Amino acid sequence: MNVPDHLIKIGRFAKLAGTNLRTLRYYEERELIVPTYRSEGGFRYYRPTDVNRVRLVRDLQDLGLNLDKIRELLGGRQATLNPTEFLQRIRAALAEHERLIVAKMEALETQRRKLEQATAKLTSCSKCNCIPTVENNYCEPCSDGNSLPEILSALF
Amino acid sequence: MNVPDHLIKIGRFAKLAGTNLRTLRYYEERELIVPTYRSEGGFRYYRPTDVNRVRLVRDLQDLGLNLDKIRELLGGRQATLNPTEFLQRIRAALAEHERLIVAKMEALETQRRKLEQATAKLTSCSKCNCIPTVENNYCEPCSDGNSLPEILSALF
DNA sequence: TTGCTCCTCACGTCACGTGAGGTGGC
DNA sequence: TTGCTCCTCACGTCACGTGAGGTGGC
Repeated sequence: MNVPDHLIKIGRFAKLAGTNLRTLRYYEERELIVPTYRSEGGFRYYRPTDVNRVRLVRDLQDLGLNLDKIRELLGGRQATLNPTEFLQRIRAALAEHERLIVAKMEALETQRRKLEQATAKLTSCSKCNCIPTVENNYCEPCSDGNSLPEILSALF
Repeated sequence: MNVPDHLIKIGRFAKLAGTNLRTLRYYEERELIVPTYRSEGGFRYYRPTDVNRVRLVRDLQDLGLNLDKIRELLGGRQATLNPTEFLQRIRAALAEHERLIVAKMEALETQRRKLEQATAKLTSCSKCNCIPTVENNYCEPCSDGNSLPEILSALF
């Protein structure tokens, strides 16, 4: 009755955010995402726009940050700062996020190149009689005299 | 004395692979990377080239796979398969790895675009008197009438 | 022989997963 | 009132972290 009607319950919120109830409750425990309102009966109510905060947390987790680091980066919601300091903090968070993304993309690009080398080499393997076993040291080095591409060395 | 001298102990191996002893022992327990040789005293000895296998496992973990899935993908080392089936299995692993990388890169690209939108919007925020608090619904929507870029909505 | 590396338990931790048993809300 | 959603414990799990106490190897 006195629940602001733009707020939604945890089930619907979780679905919108692409997560589940347990994770949202854990984020609350860790003070990352706190429901806007709690009913008499203890029900959590969220602002729909806060799905963006949930997704940001997940994205930062996927970039390798733990929840302590993430809370540190996002900062408390109620800024006790003046506008200049506040904007400064936001900019710092955005810059750190971008740094992580760029580093990750470079790492993925390197992996993709190694995959290509492995795929190329496999073509010549299909014309070869050898099959990697412990007896031939898993084809390392290859009978052509060169060492294997790194990913093949891992898979053979 | 009877340890093949190209093999190295776990400490040096861990350093080469960029990991630590505990992780390598755990990988062994989960049958992902098994030392080539064990001494009388129980010391583990590894082939230096197996660092590639460790790195591949880590890369796949970072792509979101758990260790069961990774072992499934890599397959046992001693192929009981014929050469054709063996090459087929390797190709499947490479294809799955590539699929994961491409999907991740697209996700990162999307994040990077959202970051740019947030950064652009912040420029106009620095000329604005508002500071997001619960009273103004954390600037959502902005006083210009539009909703905030997603990442700002998460940070405000 | 000394010092450093390595060994095996075994308990702790982070980020949840998964019920059990009970109650709120339209 | 019924059915569905939500609640709080609380124990389990995955992938390690971190000692304790002891031994191997050049």
